[in-house]
Amino acid sequence: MIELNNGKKAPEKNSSNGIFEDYLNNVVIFDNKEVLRPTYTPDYLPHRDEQIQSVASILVAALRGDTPSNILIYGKTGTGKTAVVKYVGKELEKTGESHEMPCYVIYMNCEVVDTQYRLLATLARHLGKEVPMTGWPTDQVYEEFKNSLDKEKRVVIVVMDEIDKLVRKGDDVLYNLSRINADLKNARVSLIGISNDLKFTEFLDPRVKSSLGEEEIIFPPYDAEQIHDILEQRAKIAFKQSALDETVTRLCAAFAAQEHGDARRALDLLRVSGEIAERSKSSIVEERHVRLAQDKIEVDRIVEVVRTLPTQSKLVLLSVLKIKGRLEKTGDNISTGEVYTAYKQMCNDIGADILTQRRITDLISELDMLGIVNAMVVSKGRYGRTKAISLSVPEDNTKNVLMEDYRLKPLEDFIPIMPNVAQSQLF
DNA sequence: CTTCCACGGGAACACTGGGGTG
DNA sequence: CACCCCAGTGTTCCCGTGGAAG
Repeated sequence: MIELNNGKKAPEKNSSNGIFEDYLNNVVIFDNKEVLRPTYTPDYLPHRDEQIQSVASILVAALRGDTPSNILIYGKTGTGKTAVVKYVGKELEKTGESHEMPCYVIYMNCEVVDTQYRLLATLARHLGKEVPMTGWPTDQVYEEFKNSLDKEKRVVIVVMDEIDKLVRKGDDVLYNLSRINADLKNARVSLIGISNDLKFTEFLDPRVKSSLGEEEIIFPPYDAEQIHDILEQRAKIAFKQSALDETVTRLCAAFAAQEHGDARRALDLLRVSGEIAERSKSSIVEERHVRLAQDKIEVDRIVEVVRTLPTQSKLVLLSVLKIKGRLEKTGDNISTGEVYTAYKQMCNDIGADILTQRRITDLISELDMLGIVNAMVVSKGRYGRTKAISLSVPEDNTKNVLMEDYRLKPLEDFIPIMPNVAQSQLF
């Protein structure tokens, strides 16, 4: 322990047991909380046998030394796509070892690895190549990867999770990867793309589209019954015996089923419910905890999103809030022009750079995507076209989070000047 | 039919953080 | 060391366009 106050002895007025003892003596609800986290891959995936079989039946070609067809996997979030692919991949590598047919599965999340360069660099690094984070020309990285890949006879399965995120930034990599086999003498590559977006192939180069989608597998959402099974299976490991009220898993499943059958959400809900119960010193998780958890998850999400917004976006959001404050009675939607004038004033006040209106349009659209505001383009006839913006998160809450940012602090009491409104109200 | 305001696509640019070469 | 190359990102500039009120 580090002594912080110059040798002066800290007064021991906290309970004689120390601050943690109290908590340790609390009723424990969890046995193993890890199994409720999204990162955990269980050994058995209920209600996904069919999909596992499909993937396996395609990948089995690898064990015979052939190149498996490329696969595209579709399905909404939390339908077990990633879990299934990882599971089958693990099995494939294991079986490959015992059959002396080396198979490697390289898993990548394209939300993180979202550019050509980074994708190729990650692949090369998986093969033990040193590639700098930046600096090289892309084709050099490609060559590196190709050469080290081709050194021995093997089949490499490249899994690209959230592949739709990658496609938006140009599909050159996918084109190159899908043709790489023509350049290889020993090794073989096959691709698995995982997408949340059913329509993402529309933006794809037709050549890539046909090669990538040789096989397509669709993961339907779970229904409430199936989610319930999943929860039961994990809850058995996660919770102490009889710590769960019978209705709890049912309720979690029902909530998640409403949201397009997202199992990940259901597990989150169950875990947070447990945590809330634990904190409120209840020995069992009850229905009310689930309802509390439902709210908490949503609030946490928003707070986190708003907090991590770039300053410029925060300014835009604050403009919306400020104008909303002034329009309270009318409850009108806000237009881009209004936001932009308020935004400019605030930038001046705190000495921030002023971005162009074009850029602000984009920032507003981003806020819309994040679900913080709602922006709809409307045509107001003679008075032109604009976005009708309204807030879709609690006002006070959001404001507090924004004010945590020291750069925005001086704007706490800022009042936007709105010529059209102010004048008509004054006279 | 005109008019108006901002939407939103696309090109161009600036800047960053990292190469490699002479 | 100076210098130029490269990918990636955020931004500005330019501009054609939508669509209902007037």
